[in-house]
Amino acid sequence: MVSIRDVAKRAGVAISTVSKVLNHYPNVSDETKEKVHAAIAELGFVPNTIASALSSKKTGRTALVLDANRHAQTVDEIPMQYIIGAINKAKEKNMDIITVFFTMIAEMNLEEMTRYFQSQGIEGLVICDLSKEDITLRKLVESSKFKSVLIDAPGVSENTSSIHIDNTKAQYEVAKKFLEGKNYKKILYLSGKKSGYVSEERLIGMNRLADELGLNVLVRTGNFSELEARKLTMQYARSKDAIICASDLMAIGAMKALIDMDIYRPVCGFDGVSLMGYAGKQMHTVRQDFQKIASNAVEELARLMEGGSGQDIVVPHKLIRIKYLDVIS
Amino acid sequence: MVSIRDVAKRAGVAISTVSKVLNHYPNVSDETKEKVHAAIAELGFVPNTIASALSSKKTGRTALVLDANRHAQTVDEIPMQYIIGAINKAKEKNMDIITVFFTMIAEMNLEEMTRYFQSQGIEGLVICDLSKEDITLRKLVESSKFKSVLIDAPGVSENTSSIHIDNTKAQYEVAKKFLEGKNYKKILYLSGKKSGYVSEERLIGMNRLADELGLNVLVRTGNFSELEARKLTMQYARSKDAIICASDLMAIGAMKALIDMDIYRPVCGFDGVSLMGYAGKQMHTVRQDFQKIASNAVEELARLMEGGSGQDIVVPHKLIRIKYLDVIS
DNA sequence: TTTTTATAAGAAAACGTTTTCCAGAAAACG
DNA sequence: CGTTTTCTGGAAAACGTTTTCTTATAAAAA
Repeated sequence: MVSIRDVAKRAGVAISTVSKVLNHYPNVSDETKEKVHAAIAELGFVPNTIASALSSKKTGRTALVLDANRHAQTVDEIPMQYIIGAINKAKEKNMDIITVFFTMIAEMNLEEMTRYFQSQGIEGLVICDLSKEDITLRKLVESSKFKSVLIDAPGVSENTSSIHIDNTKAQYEVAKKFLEGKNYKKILYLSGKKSGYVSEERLIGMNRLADELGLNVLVRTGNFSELEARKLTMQYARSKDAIICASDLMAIGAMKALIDMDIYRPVCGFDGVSLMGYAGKQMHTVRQDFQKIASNAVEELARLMEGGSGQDIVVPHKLIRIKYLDVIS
Repeated sequence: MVSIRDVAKRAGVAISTVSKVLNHYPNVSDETKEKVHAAIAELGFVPNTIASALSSKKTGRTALVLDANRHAQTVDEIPMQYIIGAINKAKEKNMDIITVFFTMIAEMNLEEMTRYFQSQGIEGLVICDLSKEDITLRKLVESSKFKSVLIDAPGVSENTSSIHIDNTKAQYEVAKKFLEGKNYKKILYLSGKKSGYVSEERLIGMNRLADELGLNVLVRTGNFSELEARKLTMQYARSKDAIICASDLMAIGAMKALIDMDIYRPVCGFDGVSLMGYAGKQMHTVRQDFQKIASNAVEELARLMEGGSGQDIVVPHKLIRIKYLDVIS
């Protein structure tokens, strides 16, 4: 392996000089830079990140943390969108990001988790859907041993940023549009996770609209699960005018239940996943650009790691009406 | 940061002794081991992988390589299954795996790619769906600079293993079962990528059956794309008795086309993805356990990196009939 | 001209491990 | 009882960088 030492010899300069060129130090003449770059090209030198990390005590390594339970539902395309967005941005910025799935995050212990990240040399985290129950992970984030960006969870501090859409507003808006011009009064609202931040926010949006329009809303927790939503729909839909769901996956569950019950009720979704197109229905929903969100999260993490301090980032959402053709063409 | 040096001091032994304990060297007495372990526990010592990698010249880092173009279709759940399988196995084995997406693999240059992996300290690769056109990546694999495991591509050597189902047999079997007891003679076969190994193998299976049953098979390349399959079905299905597809995604495309054309033709798929359930149809297909395949691939890579030599691994497939309920319950 | 300041480049220690080599003690052997 | 072998543990070099400190030179100020 050709090292910085070989480059130095070839260029006729000191090792430290080569290092300075590599790291864009100011005090090095253009002439020397030239020589060094020539030598690097001639020898095909590739800097050794390992040695660099050891010496500088900075690895620049980061992790994308996902809740493995979310993937029990193989059709959930959101995690993949997060992964694609994060990894591509990381590659673009020459960052080093590994993807980690945790199961039972809620029950994990702090020592273990810290040890895992530390031994991997991880310095920054992008955490997806941290829930209220994940106290250990929350502690880790607050321990100030790592820089973190939370997708869809609050927690801004010196070392932590937060990135999300305005869930309250989005739920309010999509439900309003969905109900526009109709006279639906009795609503079944299928909420997400009990301890999820986004679920709470969306529920607030729903309640706000209910107050405004004088709706009668029955709230049930569907855990973002298609199956749960299906059961709850079976149980409650008959006496309702319409069903509003905190996720598209639950909306699909609701629709399937309605087909099985052989009754019609309009359904409103949330997320704008393309799977929806395969159910062959039309539906109001909120489109989130998950790839973009993850990509922004990585960029924000880079900023934090360069010394910036945490901030709350709200990304825009869109109201759409998903159609069969969205996917096909 | 507490180092091996601190542990040595605390335990009253030499640094090298601690290292030996850490790496399970034989020549160290139980008594000493005990002392060292005690010191490690007391100090909460975490070995520094960076330093270890530098010193031993072994990073143990690996990469999962995916073709980004495949993910243009957000509903394709297969890449995610690969990722989950690979990452979880890596965590279990305490391996270090990063996920990398490449676009335009076919046009990449060798220097660049080698440099990328080398600077990241990557020593092993799991490569998904290497196609015949990806000559650079193929060269990289054969360069013997890395150990590799190829999912769904041939190429066994000292440094390379291959893992896949028996595609020829699977296509033969599923088509046979699909046609069993029917009198379909004129078949439209939608093949995958022109330069894809699996596509070729599946086509061989199809042709074998065609010879055996005296079928009249029209082969068209659908590129594993739903949209392409839809177009081809529109174009050719009317004069055929049945459609056999080299992937479920294409099968869905075909089904949608048939609905649009308002004609009925039975369709046979391949892959067994759960998305199929959302199309609300029944269909013969081949179920592959993609998570398991990726998980095995990582295990195999570990074996290669420990000095084992390459081998060809064939994993079993299942013939199934996907139903609506497969997904719902 | 002399002194001060600014600039460029080099020397060397440090980062936290691994690993080779060596020394000493204990065990085995004749 | 002397000699060889085996077993433990320690010393120190090495891995490829970064970074601090120092020195030499050139430019600026006195």
